Amino acid sequence: MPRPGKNSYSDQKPPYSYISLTAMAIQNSSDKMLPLSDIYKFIMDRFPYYRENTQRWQNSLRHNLSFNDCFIKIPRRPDQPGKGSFWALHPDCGDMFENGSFLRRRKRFKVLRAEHMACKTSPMMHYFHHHHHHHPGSVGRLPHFQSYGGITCTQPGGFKHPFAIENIIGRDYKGVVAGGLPLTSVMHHLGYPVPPQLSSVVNSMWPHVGVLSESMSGVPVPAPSSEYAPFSVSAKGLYHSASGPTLPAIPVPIKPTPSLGPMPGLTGMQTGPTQLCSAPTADTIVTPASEQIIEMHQWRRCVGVKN
DNA sequence: GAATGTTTAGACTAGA
DNA sequence: TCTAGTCTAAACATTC
Repeated sequence: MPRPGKNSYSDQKPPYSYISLTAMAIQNSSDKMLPLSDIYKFIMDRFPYYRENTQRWQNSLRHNLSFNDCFIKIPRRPDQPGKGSFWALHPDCGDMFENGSFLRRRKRFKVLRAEHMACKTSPMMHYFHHHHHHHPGSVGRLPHFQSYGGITCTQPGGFKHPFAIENIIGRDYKGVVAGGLPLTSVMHHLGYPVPPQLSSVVNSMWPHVGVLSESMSGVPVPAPSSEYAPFSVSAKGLYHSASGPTLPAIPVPIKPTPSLGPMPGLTGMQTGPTQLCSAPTADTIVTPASEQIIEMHQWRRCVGVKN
């Protein structure tokens, strides 16, 4: 099997399903979300095979985006005019692939219907729903993100998103919250101000990630190393170097914790609907950051701020 | 009108 | 063989 280097596939059909290709494109983007046109572009740039018969595969790709719950549609903000929505990976879609095969998943990713409305609309709100189910007493105080080596926690289970850069390029990739979305990017996308103290922390801890642009944060950001340039993802990470050039390296994902159970440090949480509408305060901004994002998100919803 | 998004249907294929 | 995942095609609705 050929290596998926930048131009290595020539006209061969790549050994990846449309789901894989789409996930790669999304995961490879700085914001972990892409409009449809950019997903097309990513695939055509990387795989010459898809420069032909565009109607056919693009139709299939759109079908996959709509049909598969592992993809989340994120509406554009009013100040981001353009056609179509952004597409991101569902936070919980990590356990899809098996044995390194991108052609076939072990099982189709499905979200519970009760969650579906929320998570298809917003991965952030999905987290609220998801974790609220697991922590009925935690209304208002949002859960720790256990997934994806999030900024708020490290996790014993070690689940990593199969398309996370961490998996793809085999290096630590932190500063990421729900669905592999970079914390600060999500905040930026949702229209929240990115606190300089948070952005500087993220950028100092994970400069190679390059998720936070200077324009977003006001804080100078080192340019990402060329080693992390977009296509090095596929070239470096899709195949094990140790096991030879034939085996994709990403998957064999570690299963996400099925039931998160009580989280240490979640005692004494405030409950009740009033907490949902409490505005974020300045002193909360540097506490577990992903929680604060969602709290802000909820607060914005409560006060009628539309995204 | 073109791009985007949703839905349905049928064929094919790999794994159980 | 059966089941489930994937691919392809098509029709239609929505949005820009």
